[in-house]
Amino acid sequence: MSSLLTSERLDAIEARLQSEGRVVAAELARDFDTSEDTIRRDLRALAAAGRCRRVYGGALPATPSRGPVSSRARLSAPAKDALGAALARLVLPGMTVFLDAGTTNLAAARALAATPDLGGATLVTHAPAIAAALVEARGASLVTIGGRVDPVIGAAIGARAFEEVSAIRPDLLLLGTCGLDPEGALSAHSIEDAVLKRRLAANSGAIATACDRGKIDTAGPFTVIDAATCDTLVVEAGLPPAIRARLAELGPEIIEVETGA
Amino acid sequence: MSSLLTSERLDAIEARLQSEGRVVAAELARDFDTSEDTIRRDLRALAAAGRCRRVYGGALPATPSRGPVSSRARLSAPAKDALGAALARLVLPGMTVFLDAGTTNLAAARALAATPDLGGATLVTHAPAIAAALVEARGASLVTIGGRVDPVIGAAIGARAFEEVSAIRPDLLLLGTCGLDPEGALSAHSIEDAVLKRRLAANSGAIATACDRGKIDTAGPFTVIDAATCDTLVVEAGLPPAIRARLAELGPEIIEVETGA
DNA sequence: CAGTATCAGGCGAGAATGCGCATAATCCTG
DNA sequence: CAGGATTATGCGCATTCTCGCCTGATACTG
Repeated sequence: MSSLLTSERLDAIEARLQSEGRVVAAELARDFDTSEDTIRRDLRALAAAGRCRRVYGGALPATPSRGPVSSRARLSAPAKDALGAALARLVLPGMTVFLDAGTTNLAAARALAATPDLGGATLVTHAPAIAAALVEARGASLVTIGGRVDPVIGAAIGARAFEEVSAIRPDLLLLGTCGLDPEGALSAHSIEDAVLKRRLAANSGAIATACDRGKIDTAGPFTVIDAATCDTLVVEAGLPPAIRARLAELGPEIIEVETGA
Repeated sequence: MSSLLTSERLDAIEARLQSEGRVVAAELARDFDTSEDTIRRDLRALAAAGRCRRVYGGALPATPSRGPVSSRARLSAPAKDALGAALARLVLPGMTVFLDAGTTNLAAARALAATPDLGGATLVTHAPAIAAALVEARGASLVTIGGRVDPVIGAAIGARAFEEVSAIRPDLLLLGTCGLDPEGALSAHSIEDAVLKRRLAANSGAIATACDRGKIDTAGPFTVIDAATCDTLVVEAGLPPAIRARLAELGPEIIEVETGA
């Protein structure tokens, strides 16, 4: 067992936190073959750097956006609902629409489920929570993409899902994203997720994505596509003029939504 | 065996509060395998933080009009929960388990999601609602089966799902059923569903199914398999002796569950 | 109004924690 | 390259936290 450098161990702990949604101090001490004191120091350091949230007995992901989906669901609900409703209005009768994972798209799915008649649209998704919401949708057929489900992303990813996704050519893709950086690139937290999103984007007739305030000028480690590739960008109304102007230059149609904030 | 961290339990209680609209202290104590005192302390803490409203015997959501939770049909919950919990106890570490569609299996999925550690089990399902619940499951990997989702059954059926299901050999199948007729045959409402169930049954190492009172001595139009093929039959305690005796003759192990009815 | 279920607070055991200190490893500088 | 400075680590100890149990008070039920 090769002993890890301290910063390596910190990275490993953070990675584990992301993949499992939680870490327990005692388990880490055992797995890294070190004392619990060292682990506690690590966790304190990570917490001080904002890379995790310290709790008694271990640690949890710092920002809910990196934790398991359940803990994110209740965050900033009004804004998400408004953005989701705007995305749902892009769905026209007869369309085939792919709903990517993410809480904003979950809000879109709820809005779709509340629509009286979707006019024979076909809705496709690889996210169980979104599929569960869309089962209620009226006047639409629902297709799910199977595969190994990543608990952090809350959707099927990996080879199996990639294969299935590759066979679909949606008219519209509602793309989930974890960040829109200043250069206009959309990014994801996981490589598997990014690869899947890229394939989806390549196969789709049109692409729409929604960015709440917190996602603008942030980036995950893996780039998906350039925002210029999108056709529609849904954002909250009342953004700073500088950012608003920069988004306008990217190319997509900008839809501003009043979130009441 | 890792148990839940305190703050995780608080989150889990709150999540359950959101999805089910209420929580009962005694049930939480049972599901989290802790004392009621601890649960009561948790509920007090949540209430103090404004995250729930404390009531005698349990708690209610803090915000009563919490949006689109309409999808949660709170039907004959106690019996379903008890049957579901009994099914969940059949899942042992390392197993590959297929969860068929149905409200009883959804209850089983919730019970599995509340289990602290499933010990590396692999959970497979074609029902979006069940998959959504299982995303929260700890210590297990989740695989979904994709395909066209039938809104009545609430699961992927048809050729695509059949093809995917055919490639899986679960150790245990939690079979959903819509009726157990007097001759001991399990049945389904749809031919597609029945075909899928038969294939699942043929591929599975063991089969378990739960029947509440309302399902005994009823039958759907399509026969799935004979109940004698099952290994475990979970029923409510307190059935009429005649029926109880007839079930005993079918062959499967009978597990009686106290539903408090 | 009696009986039962639930509740809040206190108590104590055990685990987790933070801190100071000693030691070993590593870095850095002359 | 040598020696001091910095850093990482492990250990002991006092403190804090959690949790199950107990007791008396309070809320539901019939």
